[in-house]
Amino acid sequence: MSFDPCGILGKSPALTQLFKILEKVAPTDTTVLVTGESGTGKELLVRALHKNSPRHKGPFVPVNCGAIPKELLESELFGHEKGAFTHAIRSRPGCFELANGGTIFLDEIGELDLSLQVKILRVIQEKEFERVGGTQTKKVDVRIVAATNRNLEEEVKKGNFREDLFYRLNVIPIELPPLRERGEDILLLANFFLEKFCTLKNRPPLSFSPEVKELLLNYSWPGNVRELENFMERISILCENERVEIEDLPEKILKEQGLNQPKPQKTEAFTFPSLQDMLQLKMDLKTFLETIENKLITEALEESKGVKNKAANILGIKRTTLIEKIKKKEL
Amino acid sequence: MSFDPCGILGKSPALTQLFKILEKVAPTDTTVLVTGESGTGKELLVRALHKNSPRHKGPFVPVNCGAIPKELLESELFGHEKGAFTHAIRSRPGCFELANGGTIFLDEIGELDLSLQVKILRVIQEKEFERVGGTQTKKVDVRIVAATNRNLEEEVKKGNFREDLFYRLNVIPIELPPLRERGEDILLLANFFLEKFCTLKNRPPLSFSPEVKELLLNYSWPGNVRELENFMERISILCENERVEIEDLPEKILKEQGLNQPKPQKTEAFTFPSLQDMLQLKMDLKTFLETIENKLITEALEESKGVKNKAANILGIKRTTLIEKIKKKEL
DNA sequence: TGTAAAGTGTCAAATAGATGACTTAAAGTC
DNA sequence: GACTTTAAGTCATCTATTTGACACTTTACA
Repeated sequence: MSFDPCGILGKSPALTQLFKILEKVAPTDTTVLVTGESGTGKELLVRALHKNSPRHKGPFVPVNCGAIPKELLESELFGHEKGAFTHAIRSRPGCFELANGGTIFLDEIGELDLSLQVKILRVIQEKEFERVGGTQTKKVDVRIVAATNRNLEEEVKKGNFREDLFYRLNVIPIELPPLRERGEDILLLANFFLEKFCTLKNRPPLSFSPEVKELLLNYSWPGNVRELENFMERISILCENERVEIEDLPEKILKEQGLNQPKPQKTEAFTFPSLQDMLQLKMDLKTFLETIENKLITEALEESKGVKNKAANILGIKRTTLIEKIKKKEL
Repeated sequence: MSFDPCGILGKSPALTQLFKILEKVAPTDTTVLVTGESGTGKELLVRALHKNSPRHKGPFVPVNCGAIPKELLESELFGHEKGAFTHAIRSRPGCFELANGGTIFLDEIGELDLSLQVKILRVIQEKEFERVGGTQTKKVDVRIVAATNRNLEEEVKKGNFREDLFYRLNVIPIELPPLRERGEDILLLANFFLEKFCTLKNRPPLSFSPEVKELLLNYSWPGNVRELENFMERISILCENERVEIEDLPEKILKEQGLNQPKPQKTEAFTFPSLQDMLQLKMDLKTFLETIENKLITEALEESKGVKNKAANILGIKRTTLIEKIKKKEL
């Protein structure tokens, strides 16, 4: 009936809007150009497009044009015949052949150099190409979806990208907005990933404290969904409690908010007590350390308004241990 | 129960902090990215991580990606089939295959070129790869730990490092601080290495004069632990007496000492450390008290010129107790 | 150089401390 | 009101720490 996002992408208005377009585009064979910052999940989106298309039973072949050295890219895309170049000891089909009957996803298409752009253009227009070092013209039935995080229009102006190819690709432009513009999705995805990692690691699910939610929403997510996923995995390993608190967040998030340390009351640098201090007070080691411990416990209890559970957490000791200590010290 | 550093890494607060993270990370299969100046002992740290993981019985395979010529690296990592290239007279498994069931350590991962980055990414995501010149897809069960002394985030910005790979690797970032920021470790390691070399060379153990200790602490250690180890080896050969004096030190250390900072004389009244201080240092109660105890014991030993009997008196504890403490803390 | 005094290291028994399992009580939630 | 969540208290068990007793070495000095 409607478009199935195939795994979670988001529910923000921005995305629901997109899904409506995709729903209409999926059944066709039109080329689609997806733009969006890296990490926004362009590939996920395109996979969903493929799955919702009549070609869903055919192959889905992603090619990251930016990640493959230029010398190899042509052979990667179109394949090569034995002996076409030094290391070509045997013939090999390229991605276009592999994608026959399905969808090919040309990621980072802005990185293609001009000579390859012509060849792609030909595939789009004529559905045909030759392998590197080959003479036989091959025909394929492939849907082409491209993506880039560059501004292709500007590249066209600069002469780095063929105008005709741009227009061929850009039949349906889809702009995947960055995560920071999809407020509602941030918490949705955060919960989704966190739950995923917790299940994966066999630990009970975690929840976010209100302050943490606030911080997550305010962060700019330069790495978008990928960065979010990453942070959640980290938290699933490092967070010790059931609830994620501010201190469990990566520094990067805190730094951006300008809240490095919550309470910067004290201006002077802290120095550990010295032997002189101890002797001045005429205490022995045990008494001295106990006094310090008492003070810290008392402060922690104040901080937690008497809730021993929390106080124990602050101090990084077990609740029962704290209770024993209080009992012994008669605090 | 806790993380075993497997050989000496250090005891400074900075490191104890790290060990806590490692303790949580070791049991998992998450990828870890270690950053730190060269010579800080990244490999040692990763070995310890491996030893403390459930994979400790499996192989540990370190690969220095920066030290292997680019042409050979792919074959080194993934192996090759007979005839894959000129000198491939026989098939050979790569490091990933060798590391199956264990941990692979990709040192200097920042040096990888983009085409290999894709392949590593695939191993991380899909746990599979092909040998060079091979068609068969191989599956491996490997934990991946990477290290670099470059700033990968910057390399990503510059386009030299794939963003997606960065996020995959950087799930748990571990920053190994340079030696100069780990004051307490300097003497600990110096003693450790010196003793090692003396034993190796069958000579009685050496000790440091107080002035030498001072100099060692003030030196900036640009070559970190590796440099320290070198110096100690040199001393173990060149020093003629039982005690290392200033003249036995390499000139390099002496020359640098123009930048001595005078010891800040403490004039203020003593106040007990507060909970804030503790939290600022991200320590738990136990660690915090232990750190203070360490400091006091060290100072008492200085005060008594190393005579444990007296030091115990100063501290108001039994001599035997002091000895046990020293043993446990390896002070 | 012989001897008392001071210092060291080890070990096993005694003591203290930490923690998980279990129970109960109170506070929210639907 | 039934159910869930959160906190608190107790206790048996396990671990860590302390310490006295013993044996040995070094130092001081008569």
